[in-house]
Amino acid sequence: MSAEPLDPVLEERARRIVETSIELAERGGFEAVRLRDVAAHAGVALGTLYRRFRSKEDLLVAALEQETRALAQRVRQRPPKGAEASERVVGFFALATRGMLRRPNLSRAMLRATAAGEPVLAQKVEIFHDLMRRMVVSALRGEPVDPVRPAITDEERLVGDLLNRVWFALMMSWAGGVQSHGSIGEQMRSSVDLVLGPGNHARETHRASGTTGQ
Amino acid sequence: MSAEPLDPVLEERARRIVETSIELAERGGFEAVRLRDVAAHAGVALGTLYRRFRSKEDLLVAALEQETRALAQRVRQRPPKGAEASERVVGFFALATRGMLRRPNLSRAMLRATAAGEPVLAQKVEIFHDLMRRMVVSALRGEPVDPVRPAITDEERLVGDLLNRVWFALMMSWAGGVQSHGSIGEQMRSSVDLVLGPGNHARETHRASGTTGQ
DNA sequence: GAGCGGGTTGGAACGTGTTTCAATCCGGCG
DNA sequence: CGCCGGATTGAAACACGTTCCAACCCGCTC
Repeated sequence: MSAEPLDPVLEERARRIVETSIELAERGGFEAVRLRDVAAHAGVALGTLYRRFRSKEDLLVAALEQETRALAQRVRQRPPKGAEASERVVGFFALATRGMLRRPNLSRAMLRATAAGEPVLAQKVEIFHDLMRRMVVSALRGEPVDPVRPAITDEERLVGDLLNRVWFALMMSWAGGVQSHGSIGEQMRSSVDLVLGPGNHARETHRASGTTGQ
Repeated sequence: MSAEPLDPVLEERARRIVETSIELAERGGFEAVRLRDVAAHAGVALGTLYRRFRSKEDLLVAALEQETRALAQRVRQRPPKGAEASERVVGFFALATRGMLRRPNLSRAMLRATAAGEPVLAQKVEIFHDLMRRMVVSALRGEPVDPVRPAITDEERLVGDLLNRVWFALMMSWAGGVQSHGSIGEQMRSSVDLVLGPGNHARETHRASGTTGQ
Protein backbone atom coordinates (compact mmCIF):
# COMPACT_ATOMS: atom_id res chain seq x y z
CA MET A 1 0.00 0.00 0.00
CA SER A 2 2.92 2.33 0.70
CA ALA A 3 4.42 3.38 -2.58
CA GLU A 4 7.99 4.21 -1.57
CA PRO A 5 10.49 1.48 -2.35
CA LEU A 6 12.46 1.83 0.85
CA ASP A 7 15.70 0.17 1.68
CA PRO A 8 14.54 -2.93 3.59
CA VAL A 9 17.03 -2.16 6.31
CA LEU A 10 15.55 1.25 6.84
CA GLU A 11 12.06 -0.11 6.73
CA GLU A 12 12.91 -2.70 9.33
CA ARG A 13 14.32 0.01 11.55
CA ALA A 14 11.21 2.12 11.17
CA ARG A 15 9.07 -0.84 12.04
CA ARG A 16 11.06 -1.59 15.14
CA ILE A 17 10.65 2.01 16.22
CA VAL A 18 6.90 1.88 15.82
CA GLU A 19 6.76 -1.46 17.56
CA THR A 20 8.65 -0.08 20.51
CA SER A 21 6.37 2.92 20.73
CA ILE A 22 3.38 0.63 20.82
CA GLU A 23 4.85 -1.36 23.67
CA LEU A 24 5.65 1.71 25.69
CA ALA A 25 2.27 3.28 25.03
CA GLU A 26 0.57 0.07 25.99
CA ARG A 27 2.26 0.18 29.34
CA GLY A 28 2.09 3.83 30.24
CA GLY A 29 0.14 5.78 27.67
CA PHE A 30 1.15 8.91 25.83
CA GLU A 31 3.63 10.25 28.36
CA ALA A 32 5.35 6.90 28.66
CA VAL A 33 6.40 7.12 25.03
CA ARG A 34 9.56 9.02 25.78
CA LEU A 35 11.41 9.40 22.55
CA ARG A 36 14.77 8.82 24.17
CA ASP A 37 13.45 5.54 25.48
CA VAL A 38 11.92 4.61 22.17
CA ALA A 39 15.20 5.23 20.43
CA ALA A 40 17.16 3.29 23.01
CA HIS A 41 14.81 0.30 23.02
CA ALA A 42 14.70 0.25 19.25
CA GLY A 43 18.48 0.40 19.15
CA VAL A 44 18.80 3.61 17.18
CA ALA A 45 19.94 7.11 17.94
CA LEU A 46 17.47 9.88 18.58
CA GLY A 47 18.47 11.56 15.36
CA THR A 48 17.60 8.47 13.36
CA LEU A 49 14.19 8.34 14.92
CA TYR A 50 13.63 11.95 13.94
CA ARG A 51 14.77 11.23 10.42
CA ARG A 52 11.92 8.74 10.08
CA PHE A 53 9.23 10.49 12.07
CA ARG A 54 8.60 14.17 12.33
CA SER A 55 7.28 14.10 15.86
CA LYS A 56 5.96 12.01 18.68
CA GLU A 57 2.49 12.33 17.25
CA ASP A 58 3.71 11.20 13.87
CA LEU A 59 5.04 8.09 15.52
CA LEU A 60 1.77 7.33 17.23
CA VAL A 61 -0.25 7.97 14.13
CA ALA A 62 1.97 5.47 12.35
CA ALA A 63 1.10 3.06 15.14
CA LEU A 64 -2.57 3.83 14.60
CA GLU A 65 -2.30 3.04 10.93
CA GLN A 66 -0.58 -0.22 11.67
CA GLU A 67 -3.15 -1.24 14.24
CA THR A 68 -5.95 -0.33 11.88
CA ARG A 69 -4.45 -2.48 9.17
CA ALA A 70 -4.36 -5.29 11.67
CA LEU A 71 -8.03 -4.71 12.38
CA ALA A 72 -8.73 -4.83 8.66
CA GLN A 73 -6.94 -8.14 8.54
CA ARG A 74 -9.10 -9.52 11.32
CA VAL A 75 -12.23 -8.24 9.64
CA ARG A 76 -11.17 -9.81 6.39
CA GLN A 77 -10.72 -13.18 7.99
CA ARG A 78 -13.79 -13.05 10.12
CA PRO A 79 -16.27 -10.60 8.61
CA PRO A 80 -19.09 -9.43 10.82
CA LYS A 81 -22.07 -11.71 10.27
CA GLY A 82 -25.71 -10.83 10.12
CA ALA A 83 -28.59 -10.78 7.70
CA GLU A 84 -29.23 -7.07 8.06
CA ALA A 85 -26.75 -4.40 7.11
CA SER A 86 -27.25 -2.67 10.43
CA GLU A 87 -26.39 -5.84 12.30
CA ARG A 88 -23.15 -6.22 10.40
CA VAL A 89 -22.18 -2.59 10.84
CA VAL A 90 -22.89 -2.69 14.54
CA GLY A 91 -20.86 -5.86 14.69
CA PHE A 92 -17.97 -4.24 12.95
CA PHE A 93 -17.89 -1.27 15.28
CA ALA A 94 -18.15 -3.59 18.24
CA LEU A 95 -15.06 -5.35 16.99
CA ALA A 96 -13.23 -2.09 16.46
CA THR A 97 -14.22 -0.87 19.89
CA ARG A 98 -13.15 -4.07 21.53
CA GLY A 99 -9.80 -3.76 19.83
CA MET A 100 -9.34 -0.29 21.22
CA LEU A 101 -10.48 -1.09 24.72
CA ARG A 102 -8.25 -4.10 24.92
CA ARG A 103 -5.28 -1.77 25.18
CA PRO A 104 -6.65 1.43 26.62
CA ASN A 105 -3.36 3.19 27.20
CA LEU A 106 -2.19 2.64 23.68
CA SER A 107 -5.53 3.65 22.23
CA ARG A 108 -5.71 6.83 24.23
CA ALA A 109 -2.22 7.75 23.14
CA MET A 110 -2.99 7.15 19.49
CA LEU A 111 -6.24 9.07 19.63
CA ARG A 112 -4.55 11.97 21.26
CA ALA A 113 -1.94 11.98 18.53
CA THR A 114 -4.60 12.40 15.88
CA ALA A 115 -5.48 15.79 17.30
CA ALA A 116 -2.14 17.48 16.83
CA GLY A 117 -3.54 19.46 13.94
CA GLU A 118 -0.45 19.66 11.81
CA PRO A 119 -1.34 19.28 8.14
CA VAL A 120 1.20 16.63 7.17
CA LEU A 121 0.10 14.54 10.10
CA ALA A 122 -3.54 15.09 9.35
CA GLN A 123 -3.03 13.50 5.97
CA LYS A 124 -1.79 10.38 7.66
CA VAL A 125 -4.77 10.46 9.98
CA GLU A 126 -6.87 10.56 6.87
CA ILE A 127 -5.44 7.21 5.84
CA PHE A 128 -6.85 5.80 9.04
CA HIS A 129 -10.26 7.28 8.31
CA ASP A 130 -10.12 5.84 4.79
CA LEU A 131 -9.39 2.39 6.11
CA MET A 132 -12.23 2.67 8.57
CA ARG A 133 -14.65 3.85 5.94
CA ARG A 134 -13.74 1.00 3.69
CA MET A 135 -14.44 -1.48 6.44
CA VAL A 136 -17.76 0.10 7.27
CA VAL A 137 -18.83 0.02 3.67
CA SER A 138 -17.89 -3.59 3.30
CA ALA A 139 -19.90 -4.43 6.40
CA LEU A 140 -22.75 -2.42 4.97
CA ARG A 141 -22.65 -4.49 1.81
CA GLY A 142 -21.87 -7.77 3.44
CA GLU A 143 -18.91 -8.13 1.13
CA PRO A 144 -15.33 -8.89 2.05
CA VAL A 145 -13.11 -5.90 2.57
CA ASP A 146 -10.85 -4.45 -0.01
CA PRO A 147 -11.30 -6.13 -3.37
CA VAL A 148 -8.82 -3.48 -4.37
CA ARG A 149 -10.57 -0.24 -3.67
CA PRO A 150 -14.04 -0.98 -4.96
CA ALA A 151 -16.09 1.85 -6.31
CA ILE A 152 -18.18 3.43 -3.62
CA THR A 153 -21.50 5.10 -4.16
CA ASP A 154 -22.22 8.53 -2.76
CA GLU A 155 -24.72 7.03 -0.39
CA GLU A 156 -22.22 4.53 0.92
CA ARG A 157 -19.61 7.16 1.40
CA LEU A 158 -22.02 9.39 3.23
CA VAL A 159 -23.21 6.69 5.57
CA GLY A 160 -19.73 5.34 6.08
CA ASP A 161 -18.23 8.71 6.89
CA LEU A 162 -21.08 9.63 9.15
CA LEU A 163 -20.90 6.47 11.22
CA ASN A 164 -17.16 6.65 11.36
CA ARG A 165 -17.31 10.16 12.67
CA VAL A 166 -19.79 9.15 15.30
CA TRP A 167 -17.61 6.28 16.37
CA PHE A 168 -14.48 8.38 16.35
CA ALA A 169 -16.05 11.06 18.52
CA LEU A 170 -17.26 8.34 20.86
CA MET A 171 -13.74 7.01 21.14
CA MET A 172 -12.51 10.49 21.93
CA SER A 173 -15.01 10.72 24.76
CA TRP A 174 -14.12 7.28 25.94
CA ALA A 175 -10.48 8.29 26.05
CA GLY A 176 -11.31 10.80 28.74
CA GLY A 177 -13.24 8.26 30.74
CA VAL A 178 -16.62 9.68 29.90
CA GLN A 179 -17.99 6.73 27.98
CA SER A 180 -17.99 3.18 29.29
CA HIS A 181 -17.64 0.16 27.08
CA GLY A 182 -21.32 -0.62 27.38
CA SER A 183 -22.51 2.86 26.55
CA ILE A 184 -20.30 2.96 23.47
CA GLY A 185 -21.96 -0.16 22.13
CA GLU A 186 -25.41 1.16 22.88
CA GLN A 187 -24.79 4.49 21.29
CA MET A 188 -23.34 2.97 18.17
CA ARG A 189 -26.31 0.67 17.88
CA SER A 190 -28.75 3.53 18.26
CA SER A 191 -26.86 5.63 15.77
CA VAL A 192 -26.69 2.87 13.20
CA ASP A 193 -30.38 2.17 13.63
CA LEU A 194 -31.18 5.82 13.26
CA VAL A 195 -29.16 6.13 10.10
CA LEU A 196 -30.02 2.85 8.45
CA GLY A 197 -33.45 2.45 9.92
CA PRO A 198 -33.78 -0.32 12.47
CA GLY A 199 -33.00 -3.32 10.37
CA ASN A 200 -32.87 -2.14 6.80
CA HIS A 201 -30.66 -0.19 4.58
CA ALA A 202 -31.60 2.92 2.81
CA ARG A 203 -33.23 6.20 2.30
CA GLU A 204 -35.30 5.32 -0.69
CA THR A 205 -36.66 2.01 0.59
CA HIS A 206 -38.34 2.69 3.89
CA ARG A 207 -39.99 -0.41 5.20
CA ALA A 208 -42.32 -0.31 8.13
CA SER A 209 -40.06 -1.12 11.03
CA GLY A 210 -41.64 -4.32 12.26
CA THR A 211 -38.77 -5.78 14.24
CA THR A 212 -37.96 -4.28 17.57
CA GLY A 213 -34.80 -2.25 17.22
CA GLN A 214 -33.87 -2.75 20.83
CA MET B 1 -23.90 28.03 35.65
CA SER B 2 -20.71 27.58 37.67
CA ALA B 3 -21.70 26.77 41.20
CA GLU B 4 -18.59 27.82 43.12
CA PRO B 5 -18.93 31.13 44.96
CA LEU B 6 -15.45 32.34 44.16
CA ASP B 7 -13.87 35.44 45.49
CA PRO B 8 -14.60 37.98 42.74
CA VAL B 9 -10.98 39.06 42.73
CA LEU B 10 -9.86 35.52 42.03
CA GLU B 11 -12.54 35.10 39.42
CA GLU B 12 -11.45 38.26 37.70
CA ARG B 13 -7.90 37.01 37.65
CA ALA B 14 -8.96 33.70 36.16
CA ARG B 15 -10.92 35.47 33.50
CA ARG B 16 -7.98 37.64 32.57
CA ILE B 17 -5.85 34.55 32.25
CA VAL B 18 -8.31 32.87 29.92
CA GLU B 19 -8.71 36.07 27.94
CA THR B 20 -4.98 36.31 27.47
CA SER B 21 -4.77 32.72 26.32
CA ILE B 22 -7.43 33.37 23.76
CA GLU B 23 -5.56 36.34 22.38
CA LEU B 24 -2.31 34.46 22.13
CA ALA B 25 -3.96 31.43 20.58
CA GLU B 26 -5.73 33.63 18.10
CA ARG B 27 -2.43 35.00 16.95
CA GLY B 28 -0.23 31.93 16.91
CA GLY B 29 -2.19 28.82 17.76
CA PHE B 30 -1.47 26.19 20.35
CA GLU B 31 2.29 26.69 20.57
CA ALA B 32 1.95 30.43 20.87
CA VAL B 33 0.15 29.98 24.16
CA ARG B 34 3.31 29.93 26.22
CA LEU B 35 2.31 29.79 29.81
CA ARG B 36 5.05 32.14 30.90
CA ASP B 37 3.72 34.65 28.41
CA VAL B 38 0.15 34.08 29.48
CA ALA B 39 1.10 34.69 33.08
CA ALA B 40 3.08 37.79 32.23
CA HIS B 41 0.39 39.32 30.02
CA ALA B 42 -2.28 38.52 32.58
CA GLY B 43 -0.14 40.10 35.28
CA VAL B 44 0.17 37.06 37.51
CA ALA B 45 2.95 34.68 38.45
CA LEU B 46 3.25 31.30 36.85
CA GLY B 47 2.36 29.64 40.10
CA THR B 48 -0.90 31.53 40.31
CA LEU B 49 -1.82 30.39 36.84
CA TYR B 50 -1.18 26.81 37.84
CA ARG B 51 -3.27 27.22 40.94
CA ARG B 52 -6.26 28.06 38.74
CA PHE B 53 -5.62 25.71 35.83
CA ARG B 54 -4.12 22.27 35.94
CA SER B 55 -2.46 22.45 32.57
CA LYS B 56 -2.23 24.24 29.27
CA GLU B 57 -5.03 22.10 27.94
CA ASP B 58 -7.18 22.96 30.91
CA LEU B 59 -6.73 26.59 30.08
CA LEU B 60 -7.74 26.10 26.47
CA VAL B 61 -10.74 24.00 27.37
CA ALA B 62 -11.84 26.82 29.64
CA ALA B 63 -11.52 29.07 26.63
CA LEU B 64 -13.61 26.62 24.62
CA GLU B 65 -16.33 26.70 27.21
CA GLN B 66 -16.35 30.46 27.22
CA GLU B 67 -16.50 30.68 23.46
CA THR B 68 -19.30 28.14 23.37
CA ARG B 69 -21.29 30.13 25.85
CA ALA B 70 -20.80 33.13 23.61
CA LEU B 71 -22.13 31.08 20.72
CA ALA B 72 -25.14 30.11 22.81
CA GLN B 73 -25.71 33.76 23.45
CA ARG B 74 -25.66 34.55 19.75
CA VAL B 75 -28.00 31.68 19.04
CA ARG B 76 -30.37 32.85 21.71
CA GLN B 77 -30.53 36.31 20.23
CA ARG B 78 -30.76 35.20 16.65
CA PRO B 79 -32.09 31.65 16.52
CA PRO B 80 -31.63 29.78 13.26
CA LYS B 81 -34.72 30.26 11.15
CA GLY B 82 -36.50 27.80 8.91
CA ALA B 83 -39.75 25.94 8.65
CA GLU B 84 -38.18 22.51 8.71
CA ALA B 85 -36.19 21.16 11.62
CA SER B 86 -33.41 20.10 9.29
CA GLU B 87 -33.08 23.61 7.95
CA ARG B 88 -32.74 25.05 11.41
CA VAL B 89 -30.23 22.45 12.50
CA VAL B 90 -28.15 22.95 9.40
CA GLY B 91 -28.34 26.65 10.05
CA PHE B 92 -27.16 26.23 13.58
CA PHE B 93 -24.16 24.18 12.60
CA ALA B 94 -23.34 26.66 9.88
CA LEU B 95 -23.25 29.33 12.54
CA ALA B 96 -21.08 27.25 14.81
CA THR B 97 -18.73 26.43 11.98
CA ARG B 98 -18.46 30.02 10.94
CA GLY B 99 -17.60 30.94 14.49
CA MET B 100 -14.79 28.42 14.53
CA LEU B 101 -13.39 29.32 11.14
CA ARG B 102 -13.37 32.98 11.95
CA ARG B 103 -10.44 32.38 14.25
CA PRO B 104 -8.76 29.26 12.95
CA ASN B 105 -5.70 29.36 15.17
CA LEU B 106 -7.71 29.66 18.31
CA SER B 107 -10.14 26.98 17.24
CA ARG B 108 -7.42 24.54 16.35
CA ALA B 109 -5.76 25.12 19.68
CA MET B 110 -8.98 24.55 21.59
CA LEU B 111 -9.84 21.44 19.63
CA ARG B 112 -6.43 20.02 20.24
CA ALA B 113 -6.83 20.64 23.93
CA THR B 114 -9.95 18.53 24.04
CA ALA B 115 -7.93 15.47 23.12
CA ALA B 116 -5.60 15.42 26.08
CA GLY B 117 -7.48 12.50 27.54
CA GLU B 118 -7.11 13.32 31.17
CA PRO B 119 -10.30 12.50 33.08
CA VAL B 120 -10.73 15.76 34.96
CA LEU B 121 -10.31 17.66 31.75
CA ALA B 122 -12.63 15.36 29.87
CA GLN B 123 -15.37 16.31 32.27
CA LYS B 124 -14.95 19.92 31.32
CA VAL B 125 -15.00 18.95 27.68
CA GLU B 126 -18.28 17.28 28.40
CA ILE B 127 -19.71 20.62 29.44
CA PHE B 128 -18.96 21.85 25.96
CA HIS B 129 -20.72 18.86 24.43
CA ASP B 130 -23.71 19.46 26.68
CA LEU B 131 -23.97 23.05 25.58
CA MET B 132 -23.75 22.01 21.97
CA ARG B 133 -26.38 19.35 22.37
CA ARG B 134 -28.73 21.78 24.00
CA MET B 135 -28.36 24.16 21.12
CA VAL B 136 -28.95 21.45 18.57
CA VAL B 137 -32.06 20.29 20.33
CA SER B 138 -33.44 23.77 20.52
CA ALA B 139 -32.84 24.20 16.79
CA LEU B 140 -34.50 20.87 16.24
CA ARG B 141 -37.57 22.06 18.10
CA GLY B 142 -37.49 25.58 16.84
CA GLU B 143 -37.59 26.80 20.40
CA PRO B 144 -35.28 29.28 22.06
CA VAL B 145 -32.30 27.79 23.83
CA ASP B 146 -32.14 27.08 27.50
CA PRO B 147 -35.48 27.66 29.18
CA VAL B 148 -33.53 26.32 32.11
CA ARG B 149 -32.54 22.84 31.09
CA PRO B 150 -35.73 21.63 29.44
CA ALA B 151 -36.53 17.96 29.56
CA ILE B 152 -35.13 16.18 26.56
CA THR B 153 -36.62 13.08 25.00
CA ASP B 154 -34.48 10.07 24.23
CA GLU B 155 -34.96 10.69 20.56
CA GLU B 156 -33.80 14.27 20.84
CA ARG B 157 -30.80 13.30 22.83
CA LEU B 158 -29.88 10.61 20.35
CA VAL B 159 -30.18 12.88 17.34
CA GLY B 160 -28.48 15.75 19.10
CA ASP B 161 -25.53 13.69 20.23
CA LEU B 162 -25.16 12.03 16.89
CA LEU B 163 -25.09 15.26 14.93
CA ASN B 164 -22.80 16.86 17.44
CA ARG B 165 -20.38 14.02 17.12
CA VAL B 166 -20.42 14.28 13.37
CA TRP B 167 -19.79 17.98 13.55
CA PHE B 168 -17.06 17.59 16.14
CA ALA B 169 -15.25 14.99 14.06
CA LEU B 170 -15.56 17.26 11.05
CA MET B 171 -13.98 20.07 13.02
CA MET B 172 -11.16 17.78 14.00
CA SER B 173 -10.53 17.00 10.35
CA TRP B 174 -10.79 20.64 9.45
CA ALA B 175 -8.18 21.44 12.09
CA GLY B 176 -5.67 19.41 10.14
CA GLY B 177 -6.56 21.13 6.91
CA VAL B 178 -8.40 18.18 5.45
CA GLN B 179 -11.84 19.74 5.26
CA SER B 180 -12.54 23.07 3.65
CA HIS B 181 -15.25 25.40 4.83
CA GLY B 182 -17.47 24.44 1.93
CA SER B 183 -17.13 20.73 2.39
CA ILE B 184 -17.95 21.05 6.06
CA GLY B 185 -21.23 22.72 5.25
CA GLU B 186 -22.08 20.15 2.61
CA GLN B 187 -21.29 17.24 4.81
CA MET B 188 -23.30 18.58 7.69
CA ARG B 189 -26.25 19.15 5.41
CA SER B 190 -26.06 15.63 4.03
CA SER B 191 -25.73 14.18 7.49
CA VAL B 192 -28.65 16.12 8.85
CA ASP B 193 -30.77 15.12 5.89
CA LEU B 194 -29.80 11.52 6.32
CA VAL B 195 -30.67 11.54 9.98
CA LEU B 196 -33.79 13.64 9.90
CA GLY B 197 -34.93 12.70 6.44
CA PRO B 198 -34.67 15.48 3.91
CA GLY B 199 -37.08 17.94 5.37
CA ASN B 200 -38.87 16.21 8.18
CA HIS B 201 -38.22 15.08 11.63
CA ALA B 202 -38.44 11.58 12.84
CA ARG B 203 -38.23 7.89 12.76
CA GLU B 204 -41.86 7.11 13.29
CA THR B 205 -43.26 9.56 10.77
CA HIS B 206 -41.65 8.76 7.46
CA ARG B 207 -43.08 10.88 4.74
CA ALA B 208 -42.38 10.18 1.12
CA SER B 209 -39.42 12.43 0.42
CA GLY B 210 -40.87 14.56 -2.28
CA THR B 211 -38.53 17.52 -2.14
CA THR B 212 -35.12 17.19 -3.67
CA GLY B 213 -32.59 16.82 -0.91
CA GLN B 214 -29.81 18.38 -2.91
C1' DG C 1 43.01 2.06 -2.33
C1' DA C 2 41.32 6.99 -1.88
C1' DG C 3 37.63 9.81 -1.90
C1' DC C 4 32.71 10.75 -1.70
C1' DG C 5 28.12 11.05 0.15
C1' DG C 6 24.40 9.80 2.75
C1' DG C 7 22.83 7.71 6.75
C1' DT C 8 24.01 6.99 11.75
C1' DT C 9 25.73 7.97 16.19
C1' DG C 10 26.42 10.17 20.72
C1' DG C 11 25.79 13.90 22.99
C1' DA C 12 25.07 18.61 23.86
C1' DA C 13 21.90 22.32 23.75
C1' DC C 14 17.46 24.78 23.70
C1' DG C 15 12.58 25.78 24.74
C1' DT C 16 8.74 25.15 27.18
C1' DG C 17 5.34 22.70 30.31
C1' DT C 18 5.35 21.67 35.04
C1' DT C 19 6.94 21.52 39.91
C1' DT C 20 8.88 23.37 43.90
C1' DC C 21 10.12 26.67 47.47
C1' DA C 22 11.41 30.39 50.32
C1' DA C 23 10.11 35.08 50.76
C1' DT C 24 6.42 38.25 50.74
C1' DC C 25 1.92 40.28 50.83
C1' DC C 26 -2.55 40.95 52.84
C1' DG C 27 -6.91 40.70 55.25
C1' DG C 28 -8.85 39.42 59.48
C1' DC C 29 -8.54 38.51 64.45
C1' DG C 30 -7.12 38.65 69.10
C1' DC D 1 -0.63 46.68 67.05
C1' DG D 2 1.19 41.99 66.29
C1' DC D 3 0.30 37.75 64.45
C1' DC D 4 -1.75 34.03 61.62
C1' DG D 5 -2.94 31.62 57.44
C1' DG D 6 -3.67 31.47 52.88
C1' DA D 7 -2.68 33.32 48.43
C1' DT D 8 0.96 35.32 45.52
C1' DT D 9 5.41 36.09 43.83
C1' DG D 10 9.95 35.36 41.70
C1' DA D 11 13.05 32.33 40.56
C1' DA D 12 15.17 28.11 40.18
C1' DA D 13 14.97 23.39 38.86
C1' DC D 14 13.41 19.39 36.27
C1' DA D 15 11.67 16.61 32.33
C1' DC D 16 11.09 15.83 27.86
C1' DG D 17 10.27 17.05 22.86
C1' DT D 18 13.07 18.81 19.46
C1' DT D 19 17.22 20.58 17.09
C1' DC D 20 21.95 20.65 16.01
C1' DC D 21 26.52 19.00 15.08
C1' DA D 22 30.96 16.91 14.63
C1' DA D 23 32.69 12.38 14.20
C1' DC D 24 32.03 8.06 12.16
C1' DC D 25 30.63 4.14 9.30
C1' DC D 26 29.74 2.00 4.96
C1' DG D 27 28.85 1.08 0.29
C1' DC D 28 30.07 3.07 -4.14
C1' DT D 29 32.86 4.97 -7.78
C1' DC D 30 37.04 6.30 -9.95
